[in-house]
Amino acid sequence: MTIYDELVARGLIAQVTDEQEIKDMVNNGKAVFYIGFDPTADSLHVGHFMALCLMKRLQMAGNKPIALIGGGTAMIGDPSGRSDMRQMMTAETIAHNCECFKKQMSRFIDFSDGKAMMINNADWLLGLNYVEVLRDVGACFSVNRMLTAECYKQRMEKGLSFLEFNYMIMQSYDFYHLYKTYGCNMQFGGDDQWSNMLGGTELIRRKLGKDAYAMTITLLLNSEGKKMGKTQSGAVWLDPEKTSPYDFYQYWRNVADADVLKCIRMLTFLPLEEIDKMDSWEGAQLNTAKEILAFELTKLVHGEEEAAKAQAQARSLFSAGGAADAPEFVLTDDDFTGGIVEGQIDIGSVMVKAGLVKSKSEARTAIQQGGVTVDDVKITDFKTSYTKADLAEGKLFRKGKKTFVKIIAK
RNA sequence: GGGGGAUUUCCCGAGCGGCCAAAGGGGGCAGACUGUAAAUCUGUUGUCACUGACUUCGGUGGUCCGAAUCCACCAUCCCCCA
Repeated sequence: MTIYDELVARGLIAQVTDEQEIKDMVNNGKAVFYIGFDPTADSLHVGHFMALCLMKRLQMAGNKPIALIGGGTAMIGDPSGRSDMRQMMTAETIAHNCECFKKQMSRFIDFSDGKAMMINNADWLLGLNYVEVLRDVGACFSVNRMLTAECYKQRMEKGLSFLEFNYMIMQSYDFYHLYKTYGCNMQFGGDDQWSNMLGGTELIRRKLGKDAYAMTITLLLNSEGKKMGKTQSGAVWLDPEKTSPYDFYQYWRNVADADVLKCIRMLTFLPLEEIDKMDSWEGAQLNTAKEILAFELTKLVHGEEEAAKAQAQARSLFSAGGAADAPEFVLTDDDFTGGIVEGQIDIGSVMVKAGLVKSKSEARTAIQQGGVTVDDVKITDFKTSYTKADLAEGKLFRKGKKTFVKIIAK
């Protein structure tokens, strides 16, 4: 099976500019392709992960990937953006994020011996001269055309600033630049990037009279049509400091039945024949598929050892007892002072400190509703307190069915 | 530049000067049922030393015994005209 056919079979391809041509390039290792990543945080997340997997697949098939860090495009970004956008704007933060990205990417992509490149569009975008750019590429864009693009259409109702409007031009300029400088002939990206990517291919055609190609990756949506990789507490990060391997494992272990096979197909490197066999699984059997999904992804992101550890933890916690494998949280002497009763810590504080709940009120509610157990004993009194000696051996605190922490006083 | 409208708790969205920690929905959390799934039902969802207290309704001042509700100014956003 050719690489292109495999991508199709895995459901990874959303749109392509010229299927025949792309098939030929990709299958024969002739593609020099780029994917852009705006450094909006100090870690990649699941959304990036799909793109990285695609890069890896294509690299293994002999194509040359360029990872483009959007240090320049991040500066433009979305003006109505989140508060964390703003702090990304400093050069130090961007440099820091780039380093983080590169480190994480190196786990997946082989950057040695020029087999892949990583570059930053800040290198050429930041020095651009406004009038020169306008004269150089501005003439190649039709505002009328741009306004009909899907990505803008959606924003026409809410309002679109001129800054945002220019994002497409910047991204197109990137492609144009990479084509000229590195012979980059193809761009990949999320399906929401389609119109921006087309902008690039058109710019190249107009300026250079050459053909370049674009292909988008299917967005990973769950059965409810929402983007996957998001939890109420934020994104699922690839950085173990931000999302622990255990939490990462659990995220995938808990996907809905309807989404398991799709995820396995799109995200793992398991052979398609093996995945096809799982197609007939149903009911509780899907739990096995979920374990496979969770294990494989954790292995890809955090390594086999961490994956095995996370799996063992999860299994023992969800079967019986298993306190030994719970994530640990250590209380120090300070935590036992200044409380309501000196030398003791109340259960609400323990839960807040360990991150089981966001506030003591939440802890109170959980306890009142019978959702908290300590060493398998249901807690009914919010005033329950512990001394250091009580916790010296460690106790397993559990909120609800899925959240466990072993608290130890040291 | 002129005119009009908006800004409410995680999100959407009600809200008469006192009965407003603020309707309703979504989401979240917990319980029941289960397969660490979905659907469904129930409870809960500002904080805290919790039958009470404290801090919230874009910002700052003001009127009033009392303001999310009234007034002034500022900020941001949307719409119409230019």
